[in-house]
Amino acid sequence: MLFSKGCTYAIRAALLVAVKETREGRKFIPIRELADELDLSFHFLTKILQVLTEAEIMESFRGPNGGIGLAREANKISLIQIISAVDGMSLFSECALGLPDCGEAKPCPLHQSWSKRREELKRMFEKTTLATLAQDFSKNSFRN
Amino acid sequence: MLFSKGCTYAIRAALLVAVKETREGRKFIPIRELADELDLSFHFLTKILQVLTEAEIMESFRGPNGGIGLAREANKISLIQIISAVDGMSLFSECALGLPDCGEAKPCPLHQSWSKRREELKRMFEKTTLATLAQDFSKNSFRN
DNA sequence: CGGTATTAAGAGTCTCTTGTCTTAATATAT
DNA sequence: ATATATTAAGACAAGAGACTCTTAATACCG
Ligand code: SF4
Ligand code: SF4
Repeated sequence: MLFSKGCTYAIRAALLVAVKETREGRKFIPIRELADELDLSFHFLTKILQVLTEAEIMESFRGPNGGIGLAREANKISLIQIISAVDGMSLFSECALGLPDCGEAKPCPLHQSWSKRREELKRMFEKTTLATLAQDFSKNSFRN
Repeated sequence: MLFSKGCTYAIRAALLVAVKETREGRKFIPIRELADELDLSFHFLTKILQVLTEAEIMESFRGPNGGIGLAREANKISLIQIISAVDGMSLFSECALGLPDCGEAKPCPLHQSWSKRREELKRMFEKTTLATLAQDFSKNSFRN
């Protein structure tokens, strides 16, 4: 799997928040509501979203009418920011084969091709924002 | 991580076998020898290589002068065959975001870009064979 | 035949990821 | 103040992946 479960959950939840914020004009969405609609464990999702608030991608508010919201506009939050916060960036720097002692200095025949594709993937996640995804994601695309 | 540990070990071991076969003209290489040179657990490597022999990518022979060897020429064994045998092909068919209910029929803005890169990656591993890699891999590139 | 080298098979262990549960902290409303 | 809604934090449990160990099967050699 390319990303951890937590990472894909984080992306789905952030996307739902983006959709709900614009569609319903609310500032904070309770995590329980997100978990219900995404059919995910509330507690697990809570923990993952704590990582996003820690990374200042989202912000949270406790108490009644509290919940979680985007820390900035949806078009300022790229997928790479979420991926980086949850899974780290090693996917985009490590080798697919995990070999040591090699790399730029002593590349195998795969190296150029691999690092190019890795870079393309990275750029794809950099330029895709929550706004990009939210624009045509209908509500029932979220459930498992 | 893109691949499981077992998968990268399988690739390294198969590559070492390819190198040793051509360089030293031996037909079977003992797994112990591979494990030592790659600094991997003998028993674990044994189990992984069993998957490759099961998949008819390698063939094994027991007893003295036994070991493991490629089941066909190194240029007939592509990385995708090894990857498919050990980790399966789900990486190349599943979505990066793991969303359901979507795909070709109802693609998100990521879909086209993602499936294109996924396809390129797959083609890269299809056309890269053990022979491709073996041609310029020096012996000390194998260790961790 | 008996000893040794080697892979095959499978049970067992350790560790990391994923998920659950409980308690604490904070905010609101009455 | 007290009750309630909500996130924060952390202990705990279940599962999967990674690794270890033991025993069996097979092949060779003397
Ligand atoms: S040279 Fe090959 S094995 Fe080494 S890091 Fe590059 S792609 Fe990976
Ligand atoms: S439409 Fe988007 S989320 Fe769905 S499978 Fe394609 S890339 Fe993944």
